[in-house]
Amino acid sequence: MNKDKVTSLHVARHAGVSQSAVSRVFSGASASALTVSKVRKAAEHLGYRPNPLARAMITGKSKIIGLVVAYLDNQFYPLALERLSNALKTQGYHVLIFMAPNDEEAVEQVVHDLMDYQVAGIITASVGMTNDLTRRCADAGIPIVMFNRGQDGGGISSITSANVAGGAQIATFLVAGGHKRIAHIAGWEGSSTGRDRRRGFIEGLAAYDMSPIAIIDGHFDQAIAAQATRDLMARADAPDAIFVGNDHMAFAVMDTLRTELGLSIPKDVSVVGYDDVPLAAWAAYDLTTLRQPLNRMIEATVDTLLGQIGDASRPSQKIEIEGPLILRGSAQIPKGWTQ
Amino acid sequence: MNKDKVTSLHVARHAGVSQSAVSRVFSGASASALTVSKVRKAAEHLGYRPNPLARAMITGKSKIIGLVVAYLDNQFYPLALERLSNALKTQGYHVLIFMAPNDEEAVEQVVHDLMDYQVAGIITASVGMTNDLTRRCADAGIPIVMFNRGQDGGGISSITSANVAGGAQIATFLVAGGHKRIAHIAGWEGSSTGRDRRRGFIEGLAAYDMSPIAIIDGHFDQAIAAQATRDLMARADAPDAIFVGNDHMAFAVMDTLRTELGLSIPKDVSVVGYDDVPLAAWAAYDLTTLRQPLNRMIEATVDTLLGQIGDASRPSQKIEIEGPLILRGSAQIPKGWTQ
DNA sequence: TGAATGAATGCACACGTATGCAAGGAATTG
DNA sequence: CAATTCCTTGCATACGTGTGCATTCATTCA
Repeated sequence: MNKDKVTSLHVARHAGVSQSAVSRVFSGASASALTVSKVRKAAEHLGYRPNPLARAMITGKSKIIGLVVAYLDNQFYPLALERLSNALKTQGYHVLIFMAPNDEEAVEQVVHDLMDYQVAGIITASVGMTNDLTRRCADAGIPIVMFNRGQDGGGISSITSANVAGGAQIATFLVAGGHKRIAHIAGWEGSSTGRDRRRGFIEGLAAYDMSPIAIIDGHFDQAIAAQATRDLMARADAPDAIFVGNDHMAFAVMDTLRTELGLSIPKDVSVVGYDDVPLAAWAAYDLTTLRQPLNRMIEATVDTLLGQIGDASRPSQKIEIEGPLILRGSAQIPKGWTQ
Repeated sequence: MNKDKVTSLHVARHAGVSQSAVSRVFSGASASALTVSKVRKAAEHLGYRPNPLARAMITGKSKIIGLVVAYLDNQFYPLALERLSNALKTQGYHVLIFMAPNDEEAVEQVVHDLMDYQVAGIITASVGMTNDLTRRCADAGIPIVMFNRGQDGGGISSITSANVAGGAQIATFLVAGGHKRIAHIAGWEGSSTGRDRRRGFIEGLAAYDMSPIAIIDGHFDQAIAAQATRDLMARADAPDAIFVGNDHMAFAVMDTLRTELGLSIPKDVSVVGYDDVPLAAWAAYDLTTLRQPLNRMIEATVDTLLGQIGDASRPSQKIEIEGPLILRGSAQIPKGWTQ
């Protein structure tokens, strides 16, 4: 316990320079080659490591990125977290993680906590922000990037996949597959992703003079999606295809169809999901789904955030990244379908 | 941007007291009722929030817990992370998360980063620690708790399930199920959990004068487990039961058996996993598995860590929590089997 | 060669809080 | 009533770093 903190002052004495010199060497400011080498040598010898807390206290910005995430049972998010953490680590940032239910008050509480830590930036994953909260972060000079969730009001950056186009793409695919009674178990109505996919899907069907026989809000929840499946299949005009708002719900839909209702996929019903999480490729599900290009989304998120951290005047941007439809075995593949 | 930081000094002036008085009110030290009320009122009015960085700088301990985790694709860990985060939040702690591959150098790097942040404690999830590193954290007064991983050397706390007993329990179950050729795709040999489950399993079989026809190290990796499955089933004496070292690998094993090899579970082969992640209960897998009681493990982890943070002299403890075998459809259930 | 320029460096202070110390006042005790 | 104890409170300082300012010194240019 006696081998206590070694500070920049210790290094300075050992190297025969001033404390400011040490500071300059480690914060990248200019210093003569001689000073740099003396300081580095002394630091190495003493095992000195700069104190990030003291540094944050002075500069007002820590090398911490706050990550607010709502769901962790949906495989998409742990994966995103892992990639984000790794990408940020290469830039010298660390991740302070907060779980937040999707209600205003909780999010506000969380963001306040983050501001207390003087985080350099905030990433929200599938979490809504109030405009009031957004403004306060801007006032505090803390950039925010919304991951996988858009926001109508301007002034806040967001990275999503091209959800409207994706929904339309799936509609085209299902129509081409010869399906006549198409239903949609949608993502949460309160989220932009859920709304956009739904809208794109409806528009896509409309291009063929069709419309969904039913749309049920699945709230991104497996139990609700399972019940929606039962309700749908109990109808006289039971659907021959279901587009489910994300993979996570789609798995529950497939389980319900096969095990509980004894139906065959895709012979009786085609199922299409959204996300392409790794589990979708596992043989047990083999789910046809629209891929959200996670790597590129992460890359764009990190680029956008670090850009705004480096240059506070940079305008916010809304980036949409297109993803391909991944053909697997859970939906009829139209004859001659290419792409 | 002008509505800048409001500090304890501002509050002090507004309340007509000294800065130390404000500090005492917010750090729980003694103060008169009158002072407390004046300070709280002024703080409320100004929107004051104590700066945790400055506080950490003074006290040498931040309200941050470092979490080091190796895998996030295995559903067990996101879940653990979520529960940990929530449990710690109720105690005023936050989680700084680090991904670390399971090699010594990377872990050492990560722990150094954590020490720089003066974290109050460290939780490692399925990550090994060298004894040297453990000692250095102890020197720095940072308690560590290993979650789901044990360590031979003394002096470090660990929370695991009763892996030896669990392995034995599964052995008994499979023998009672009438299986004659039992194989084991084990967890990583380099981890205590992998080794303990394997040892318990071997001992459990030995009690019936049996032994596994094969043991293959699956390294907690799905691709390796899938290949192990192919190798096992290609043998002349192909197994009629496989105990897989965790659920994550078991899913890959089941997919390989059913889809690739066209076998029926449990008719042709029984499969038993370990963990009982939510996915194990999904109809597509319906996996018989030994449950690791996550909630109790989390609770014990938090209790142990906070205990050591509060009282540095508290001795380290190794806690093992027993879990039940969860009977589902992936393995033959012995006639009359109760429990 | 003398003046001007630029880089390098040390000094001092600031960031926002916790805490030891001394002083004051209230409460208790004989 | 005097002495003692205890609780409050303000003052001053410390935590470890970044940075504006002034100074020094080497370098360049006319």
